[in-house]
Amino acid sequence: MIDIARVAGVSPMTVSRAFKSEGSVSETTRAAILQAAEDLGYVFDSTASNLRSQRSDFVAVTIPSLNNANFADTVGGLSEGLKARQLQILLGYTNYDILEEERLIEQLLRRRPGAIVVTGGRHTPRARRLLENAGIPVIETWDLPEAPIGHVVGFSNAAAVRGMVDHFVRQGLTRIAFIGGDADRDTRGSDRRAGFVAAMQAQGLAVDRLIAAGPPPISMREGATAMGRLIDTMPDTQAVICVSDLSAFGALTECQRRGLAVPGRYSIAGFGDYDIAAVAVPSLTTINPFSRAIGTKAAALILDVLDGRQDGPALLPITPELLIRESSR
Amino acid sequence: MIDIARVAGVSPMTVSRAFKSEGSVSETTRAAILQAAEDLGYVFDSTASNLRSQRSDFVAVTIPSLNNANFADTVGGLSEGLKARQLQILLGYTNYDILEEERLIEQLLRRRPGAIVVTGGRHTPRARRLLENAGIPVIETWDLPEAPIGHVVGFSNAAAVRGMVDHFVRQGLTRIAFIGGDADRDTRGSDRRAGFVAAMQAQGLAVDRLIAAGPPPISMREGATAMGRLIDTMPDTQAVICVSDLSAFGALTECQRRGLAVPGRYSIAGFGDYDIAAVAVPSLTTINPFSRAIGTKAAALILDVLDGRQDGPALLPITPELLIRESSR
DNA sequence: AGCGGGAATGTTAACGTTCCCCTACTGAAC
DNA sequence: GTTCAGTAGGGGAACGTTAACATTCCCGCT
Repeated sequence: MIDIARVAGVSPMTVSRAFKSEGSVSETTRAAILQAAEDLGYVFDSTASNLRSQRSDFVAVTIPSLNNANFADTVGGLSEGLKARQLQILLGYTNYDILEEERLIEQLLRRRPGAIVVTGGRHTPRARRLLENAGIPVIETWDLPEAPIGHVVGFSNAAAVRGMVDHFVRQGLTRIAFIGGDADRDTRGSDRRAGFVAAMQAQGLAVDRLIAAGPPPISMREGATAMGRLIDTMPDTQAVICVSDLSAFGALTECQRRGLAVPGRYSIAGFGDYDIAAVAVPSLTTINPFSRAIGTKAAALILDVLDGRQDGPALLPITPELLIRESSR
Repeated sequence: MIDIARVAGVSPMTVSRAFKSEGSVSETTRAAILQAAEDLGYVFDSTASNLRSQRSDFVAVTIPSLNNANFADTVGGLSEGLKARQLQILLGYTNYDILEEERLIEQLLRRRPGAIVVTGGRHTPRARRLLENAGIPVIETWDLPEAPIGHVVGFSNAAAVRGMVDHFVRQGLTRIAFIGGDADRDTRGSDRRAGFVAAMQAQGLAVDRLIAAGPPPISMREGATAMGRLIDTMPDTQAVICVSDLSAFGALTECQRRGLAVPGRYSIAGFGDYDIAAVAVPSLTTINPFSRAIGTKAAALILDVLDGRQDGPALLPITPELLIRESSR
């Protein structure tokens, strides 16, 4: 900036003002400054700016996995909502591990973000403390935590699955299995499984068809393997709810390989409304969690808090939508 | 740090050393300092550290889309390779738009990253200039640019598709179509299409079955739509190469909905070796671009450059692998 | 006792911005 | 002619850390 100031014949302070598009710089001066900057190949230094102004244009975000369309959609929504303000997303992934999340949160807070968005509502005590003391807006997503740290944008994974169980029961199906959600690490997955168990019990049905699919992320292949085990051990199963659409699609392919009709012999449902659920033949019954809306709502909330339009902690509920498709008709 | 220094009875400089795990701090002092820091709820300020030391622990990365398993794998590989060094990834996505890429690159360079990894080898002149003058290692990936800016980790998209065309020709198929790659914006997609055209001409075959799939990202649904158009207009087509596995799977589902055998009536191939290609029934012939290896190689290269083990610009070629599966047998 | 050397720690200034408080000038109102 | 408000711009210090250099201390050796 000192170099630019020299070339443009002004003080460094004026150069700074020109870049911040503050008022009190005349248009001619500003133009001269921006031209000089371009000529000199100057690139603004956000590091120094953030240090001096004690505020940053970062928003930190933690997600379990990069390679998951649902979370990617949430980040996409966030990114879109924050772009207008020139807020940049600092993304980290936890690999479905709350210990890794703790490390990651500390790393991210070192950058002094202006806000932090985390996936899920379960954290290590230390991570919780870090978030509480960070002095910035904290938003928990994809869950409805019992004791929120700050703001919440999410839904009850358990309640969403209950709706799916009720759907099958209305169709007269009673021997219903659940694939996945066995790993503690995936808290949303195990919440879905717990919701399945509770819903089955509420309907007075036997909960004897829980199939493990291993540690997250649960892929299509693991869904197929789990479905194979289910068919081998409990062939009289009528319907299968999978922890995600990916495993549901895997389960579907296993049926196709064995020549078992879906629907007909087995009804299958997933979770997440991934692209594949709509395109698969048969299309997959699923639950749309409005992943992108979670991101856009979180972004809007961040702007509201930063601008002082939002005072106390906000609770923005999402209502997942049951999508009945060919695989359960 | 001043507060911690007071509590621990040392100077701020010693506190700084304790956090940098430099040698010359006695173990007792270090323990006292870390304890004091924990008690005070101190979180290290990377912003100030980066400003003063004039180096950062950021690596900037641009990818076309968050929601693409191939690029997510590359980022995953990068992330894994850089984690040991505490290097954090600063991710931005360009939405397949080189103008957006230019804006993004400038934004990212403002953070003074230690290196930058970009997807693709085609950039706006200004973006190119920014990268050349950034004074940090630049790595172009997923492509083999004619005039690389710095380092390259990639492969020729055109050459990879040539291998696929040759595979079909060896099977005696001659009426081969290509779906996608019509949008300039997706440079890798259009390179694949150009490779298809060149390979067909080299084989002396007619290039009269190019089906547009619209602007990227090309989804499963668009693959299905394009396949529908192909079947309607040129039903005597024998084989279809799609710009990615997602569109290939979409094409497959369109055949299934119409009761047309794959393989048999139509052979189908994709690109990218996405999970779905292996799991689909029939499994999809595809090309494995070793997405994750691109990331791990780029990460290793960055460390080599930063440590002075790599002098000139490196060219690390990737050799994509043709995977013949059920959809083309 | 005196000296050399290495490990542990301290002091000062600086990284590139921006906050805060000023000054100079212009033009309009009285 | 004086006052006053408003606009454009400047000067100096400070954000929290660390590079560079300086100092202290302890130990072993002659």
